[in-house]
Amino acid sequence: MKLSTKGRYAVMAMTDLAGHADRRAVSLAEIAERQQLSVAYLEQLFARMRRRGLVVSARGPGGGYRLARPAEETTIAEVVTAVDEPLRATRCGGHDGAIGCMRGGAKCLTHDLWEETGRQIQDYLASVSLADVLSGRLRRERAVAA
Amino acid sequence: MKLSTKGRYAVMAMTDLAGHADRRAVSLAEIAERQQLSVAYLEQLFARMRRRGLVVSARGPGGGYRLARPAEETTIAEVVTAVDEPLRATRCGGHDGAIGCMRGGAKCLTHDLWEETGRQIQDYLASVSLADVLSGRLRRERAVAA
DNA sequence: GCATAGTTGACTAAATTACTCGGTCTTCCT
DNA sequence: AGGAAGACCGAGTAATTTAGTCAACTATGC
Repeated sequence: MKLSTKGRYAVMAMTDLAGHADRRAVSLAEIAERQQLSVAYLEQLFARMRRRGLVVSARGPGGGYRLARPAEETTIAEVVTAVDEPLRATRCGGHDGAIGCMRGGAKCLTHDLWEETGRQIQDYLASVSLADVLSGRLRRERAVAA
Repeated sequence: MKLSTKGRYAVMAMTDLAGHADRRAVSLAEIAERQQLSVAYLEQLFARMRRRGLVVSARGPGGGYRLARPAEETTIAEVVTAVDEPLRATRCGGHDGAIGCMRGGAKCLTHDLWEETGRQIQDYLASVSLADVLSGRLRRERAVAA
């Protein structure tokens, strides 16, 4: 799982979209204005998210984007992986039984560690929806409150 | 929390060190040979880890490095942050009450999300010791077994 | 048929990463 | 004493990645 500014921008934009989706489509120009991002860059991000089925688009005047699913059902993990596609945590080759980090017969000891770390991040981000971010209702809040 | 190959190499090297620390110091040349890394690069990494007090060094022939504390008490989080120092997850300025991602008065909605995500990774890596990695005893294993 | 707005793909500048090199200082061994 | 092993240090560089731009095209509504 990769965490770049690209992913962050995408989440910012999607959160903005979720917050202003009162039935009509939202243009990139609006989002760019509110979030202080360039329209050209947003185009890139939304192109990928559209392909992944996270948003739907409408062309022409009055067009723009809207969420494909309700904000409660779109997770941060989906948004991040949509724009940061190749989320390889290890460079060992990818799939489980693959060679790569092998050396002298034994699989490198740290392999499992990174794989598990990736899962950990993935799981957390998959547990947070756009609606959660919008309402500031994140996980830890509860645990920390005590 | 940043996860680069640098951090991974550091963990590989430290795990190697932990596994070959039978009382005598281990030279970088040995580690380089076993882990297929360059000595020059390892020097960089160990310099930082020494400053952080994770390892102690001995110069001269027969010299090398050894763990400052037992492998059970050295966490992956410590190793990673030692070599990847600036672990800013948000670019909002850092400390909590800071300005930066503020705009129009309201703090950016995603701020808390990234902060919490960073904590999540940090917590996990802090829960794993070198000894755990060495013995392949990672967290999830148990949970998944069921 | 013109303005709005998404769609595409190639391209570039800047930053970061990973890594090297040359040289120094210590310590041990003979 | 002096030579070799090995840590120590700082500057420097090559390659990758990231972030972001640009120009041209296509669809839609008025």
